[in-house]
Amino acid sequence: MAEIKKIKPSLPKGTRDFLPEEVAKRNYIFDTIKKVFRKYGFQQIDTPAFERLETLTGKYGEEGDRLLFKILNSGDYLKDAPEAELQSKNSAAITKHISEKVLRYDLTVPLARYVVQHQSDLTFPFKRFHIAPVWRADRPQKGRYQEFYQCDADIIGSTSLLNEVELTLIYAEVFRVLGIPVYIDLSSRKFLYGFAKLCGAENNFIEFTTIIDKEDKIGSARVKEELNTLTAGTGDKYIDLLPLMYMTEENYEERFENIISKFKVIDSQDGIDGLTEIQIVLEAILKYKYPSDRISFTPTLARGLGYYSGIIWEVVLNKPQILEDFNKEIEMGSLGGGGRYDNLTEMFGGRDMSGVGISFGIERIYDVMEELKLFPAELGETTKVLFVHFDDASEAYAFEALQKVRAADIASEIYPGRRKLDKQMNYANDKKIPFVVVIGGDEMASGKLSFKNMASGEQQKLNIEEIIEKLRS
RNA sequence: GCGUCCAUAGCUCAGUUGGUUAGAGUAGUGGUUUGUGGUACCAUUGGUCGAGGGUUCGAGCCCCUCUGGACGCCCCA
Repeated sequence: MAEIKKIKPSLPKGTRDFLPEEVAKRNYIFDTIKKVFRKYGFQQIDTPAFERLETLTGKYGEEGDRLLFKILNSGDYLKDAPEAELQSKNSAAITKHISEKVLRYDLTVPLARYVVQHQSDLTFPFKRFHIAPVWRADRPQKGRYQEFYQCDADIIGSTSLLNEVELTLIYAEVFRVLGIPVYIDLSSRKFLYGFAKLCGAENNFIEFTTIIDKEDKIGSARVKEELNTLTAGTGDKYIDLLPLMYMTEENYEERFENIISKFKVIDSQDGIDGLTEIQIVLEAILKYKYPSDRISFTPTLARGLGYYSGIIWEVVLNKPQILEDFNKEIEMGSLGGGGRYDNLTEMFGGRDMSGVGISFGIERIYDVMEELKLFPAELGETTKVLFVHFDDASEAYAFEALQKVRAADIASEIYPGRRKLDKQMNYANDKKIPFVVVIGGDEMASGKLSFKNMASGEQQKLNIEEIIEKLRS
């Protein structure tokens, strides 16, 4: 074997390995979400981990382009790059010559590509879900990684607001099943556009939304300040309206009328439409009265990627509820987000198809569930019973018995090879195997095997059929 | 992309104003008379002190660069 330089085992920045127990817990979350998705009529799809460079660039804004992981071309990739650009050291210009593939940044843009490409094979409205890793060259932070999973459900080709209602119900149901108290913030890009117009900032809409969105973080005084700068003094007086727009179950009717009247004054159809949509969805949801899930129209929620054009969601922890139920305070960013996007398929030459979708932040959900101890205890268990033995004869005997247990569809294993009994018991212990069958000379002679319950330590002599019966119950 | 702090055994950490062969707990392995784990006791493996360079008679400790981590900012799940 060739000489290999020994290196310390380590992972690339922002990535992580998962131990068996962690995978079991992650699968529990995935399975819960999948089950709900399927119940609402969504079908799973998959797409490649990487896409063509031009498929993804420009879809997430300038910031997004910077965060795309580029894959270096194979072969002598510098050969065809123009000498002048190589000399210029302009990374952005050189990129398109040396890289034509990028790792996917989210699941929504690949979906748009997918829908346009396969439109003749799909049934519309197309309801799909997609659970897969995505990659972002972002600086890792709490609950933020460079490789992470997204769980998305989207509906393409239907403008009905019933879709928004259904997706909100999915959010509520998933978090209720997982046991996480959440708060669902609802907002609307159309409404925000109307509000931007009110503030005289319709030409700086993106900047406007970023400022509004920071309200909970930097406070309304600083928002006023920044808005003042952005609108050259015309917009800051409207910021006081924002808290008045916040609509919950108790107050939405009169507040709704109040805001609509303001939009009518400035003749903002977007504002009126946006708000009307919010009201329709909010009313439909409130009819169901999901007790553990609070929801409101939160006008300061503005974030979302550039492509959102209608209603947008964000799911955050319901901190007061968590304090009450678990006596704990947790700091965590949003657990999910989504929205309606009207123009995504156009970019790929498709006919105009509106889409709306939601996404679950699995990594953060995991951290929160770990913190609140919400995972079921039995997730760690895999093997139900372990056969241990003393010598070749008892090993062979145990192996025979093992086949009968497996025939009964019970997860079981035999300790491989000769080892002292306490070591074999230890193996069962470490793997959280709840039952052990000990087989030695006595057991082989009588056919009565020693069946041990690892939790209680209690042990009894049973034949293999009786053991299978016990394991089944 | 910017800022602050950090990096010693698989893991959690000690390591005195720079001074001999770098320590503990835990995990691992072996054992406590050879058929019973999760508790106890004994023994023992394991570290080019994140990597590279520099200052010094001498560096785990001081300086620089890189890599990785934690937490902010931007942005986002």
